Amino acid sequence: MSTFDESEAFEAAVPLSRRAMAGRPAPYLDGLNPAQREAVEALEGPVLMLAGAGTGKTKALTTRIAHLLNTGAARPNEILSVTFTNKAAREMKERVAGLLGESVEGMPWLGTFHAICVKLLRRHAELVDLKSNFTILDTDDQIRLLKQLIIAANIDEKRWPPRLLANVIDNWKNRAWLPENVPAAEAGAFDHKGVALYAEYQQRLRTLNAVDFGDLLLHVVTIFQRNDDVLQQYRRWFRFILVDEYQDTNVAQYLWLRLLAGGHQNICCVGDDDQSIYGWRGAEVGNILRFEKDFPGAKVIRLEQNYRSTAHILAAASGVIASNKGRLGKTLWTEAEGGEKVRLIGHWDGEEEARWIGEELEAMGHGTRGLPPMSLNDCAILVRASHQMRAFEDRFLTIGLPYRVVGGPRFYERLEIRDAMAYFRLAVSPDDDLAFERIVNTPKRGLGDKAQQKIQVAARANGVNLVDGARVLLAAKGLTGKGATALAQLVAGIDRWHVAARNPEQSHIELAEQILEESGYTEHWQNDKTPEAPGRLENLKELVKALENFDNLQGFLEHVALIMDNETEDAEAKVTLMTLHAAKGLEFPAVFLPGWEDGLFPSQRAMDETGLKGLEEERRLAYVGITRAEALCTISFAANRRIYGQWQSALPSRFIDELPEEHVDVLTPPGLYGGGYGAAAQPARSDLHEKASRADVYNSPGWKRMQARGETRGISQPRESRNVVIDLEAVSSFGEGDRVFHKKFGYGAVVGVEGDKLEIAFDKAGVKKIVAHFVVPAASADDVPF
DNA sequence: GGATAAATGGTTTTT
DNA sequence: CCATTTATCC
Repeated sequence: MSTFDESEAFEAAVPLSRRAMAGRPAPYLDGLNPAQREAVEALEGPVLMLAGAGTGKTKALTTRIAHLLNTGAARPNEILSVTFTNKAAREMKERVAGLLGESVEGMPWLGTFHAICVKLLRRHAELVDLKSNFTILDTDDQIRLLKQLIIAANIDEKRWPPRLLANVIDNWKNRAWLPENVPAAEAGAFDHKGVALYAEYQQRLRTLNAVDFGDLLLHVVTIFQRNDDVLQQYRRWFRFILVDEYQDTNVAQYLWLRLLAGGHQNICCVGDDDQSIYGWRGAEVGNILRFEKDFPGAKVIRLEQNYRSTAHILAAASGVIASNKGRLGKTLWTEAEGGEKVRLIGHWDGEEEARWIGEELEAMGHGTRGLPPMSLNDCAILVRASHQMRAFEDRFLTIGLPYRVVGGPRFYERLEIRDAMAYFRLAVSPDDDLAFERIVNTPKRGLGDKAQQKIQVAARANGVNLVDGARVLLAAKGLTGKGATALAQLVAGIDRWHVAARNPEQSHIELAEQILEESGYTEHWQNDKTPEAPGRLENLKELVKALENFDNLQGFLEHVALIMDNETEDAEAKVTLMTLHAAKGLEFPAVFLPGWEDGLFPSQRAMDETGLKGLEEERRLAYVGITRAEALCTISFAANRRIYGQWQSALPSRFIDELPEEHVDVLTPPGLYGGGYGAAAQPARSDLHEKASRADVYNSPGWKRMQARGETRGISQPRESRNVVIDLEAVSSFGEGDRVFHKKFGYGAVVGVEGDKLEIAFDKAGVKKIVAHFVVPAASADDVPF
């Protein structure tokens, strides 16, 4: 489904007289530094703005737009301005409006690559054999489609999972390769069947009148390449092009931009090669590195004055990133003086790390380290991988520290929302076969694989959509009993909803409620006893509420992206927990960077898969992390960490060695005080400094010693060995009458033994047969602390 | 077809 | 360890 903003009509040009605006005063220029000003005023020709972290990149970009408009060089509809996220696009719109007052209306061509491509593609769909009302499939639809193809091709979907094929195809699309253009070197992909499946997939999409995210770019590039008249039209139309986050563009986006800028070359790209962290998703740092070759005579402007961070933070970040090769090179500087050094601290294990950060956060409210008191809203914890968040959530829940998680599953990706949306899609367009497949047996209607196959056959034989296929099947009495009744009811429902959806008198909100009610979908979750069910019902209500902002279902479906932006701004101050990737572009007064251990960060997998390239991207991630901090940056690592239930020890991240010592304040691990709860709770500040001054604490010998100590003290042993003992006893010693504990069913008594299977009467969950090793003697379970 | 037990596998994420 | 998928039994 479409997940972004298609609101402004193509023709929504704002009729503004160029001359009327020319010669207006430009007060907005006053607040710029010389480099920013140069970037704003160099309106003609190619410009590359190399904007380091916190150097006022968005300010320069938006001022440039304002300047284009204010001088009369361009009208709002003549500026093509692309971003990667809806959030960035929205922010730019707001800031341009702010600069120019209320006098300029929205810019129709300021948006994400994808949103802009949707508009273009709707206009020229027929040039790539599509109808202009094509559907946009999201990853989930895409994978289900690929799964069908894989099964049809008789490929073992265990060994060759659809998700992998989706990745392969996405990668090819990111490189702008059509099936016939995939290079021979890639022929081995997906068991040598990748290219053929890709071709088949594209064909299938065409039949469905659908596109995936990659197609949006790819189709438009194809249209431009094959229809020069169309390309020329847009070259005339978009007289000025601006690109944000240029380091994140992939090949398809790069081609798209080059085609459009090919005539006038009025293209201004803003980016920071040091913040390229999406290589694994197809982004090519090379695009920014070779800008000057692509656009000869390009003006390269460096924004290097940083307005965000203290000198220490900046120096630490620069020290780390300096190890990367092939940079365009920038030297960030700041007028700010003083400030706290970057703090570095090691911990025994991940739990202690979480405990320590929790205590620091609590202390933050009273003002620490010469800094004014901070609100939790000013603090963020940035992790490499989302699973690292759990330790913090656990800890914060027990001490009652409010936190918010950014990222996580998006609203519109949730199961219940996608189901509900599928119903809405069918109401709007009964041709939407993928939506039909999704909901035909959700809630359960007794229409299993066999029944669904019959529907497919009937539809294909008659060349109609699945809803009509179902109709034919029913008329031919090809289905009997309960299934037939249920299917007839569903088809009748879809017909009814479709009529209602086309009736302008019908309230779409009531219709949505009616659909969820009549389809039995609401009831399905009401009857569900799993703990998630109430939340899902809540989400469905939220979904219906979101409809209020739209005129009809159709409009809503095209705007789904807007729902995902419902970041509820609540009054309570909370610390933010997110991944480093999600943090790009944000800033916080205080930032914690936990988990700096080799293998975790830099991630082992990144290094295994792409070697040095991967390591450098990880290093850029470290750079992004440090530069998010304004006043206080705290890096930490743990010597031991429980990963997948196993205790593992790790060495501090190699990035830690790259931090320039003179900008780092090494805090002694609380464990060295004798450990224990609360050792860090009342840390005497002077004491910390005293220990910190022992230089060897942070150089490798120091860490080695600390680790050695960790081993002799056996920090991780008690828990580990206890678990092993439990398991061994569990297998051998059960008999009738024993009290046992199962992690899912709780306590119970053994009532029978058959080999390694036990029959257990659980206190709460009834009688079950369980393999012995899933169960633990109740007495041992009681022993486990906490 | 559906509930439930067992096995599996496990970065980063936008559109 | 834990969430999700797969296999099995009714």
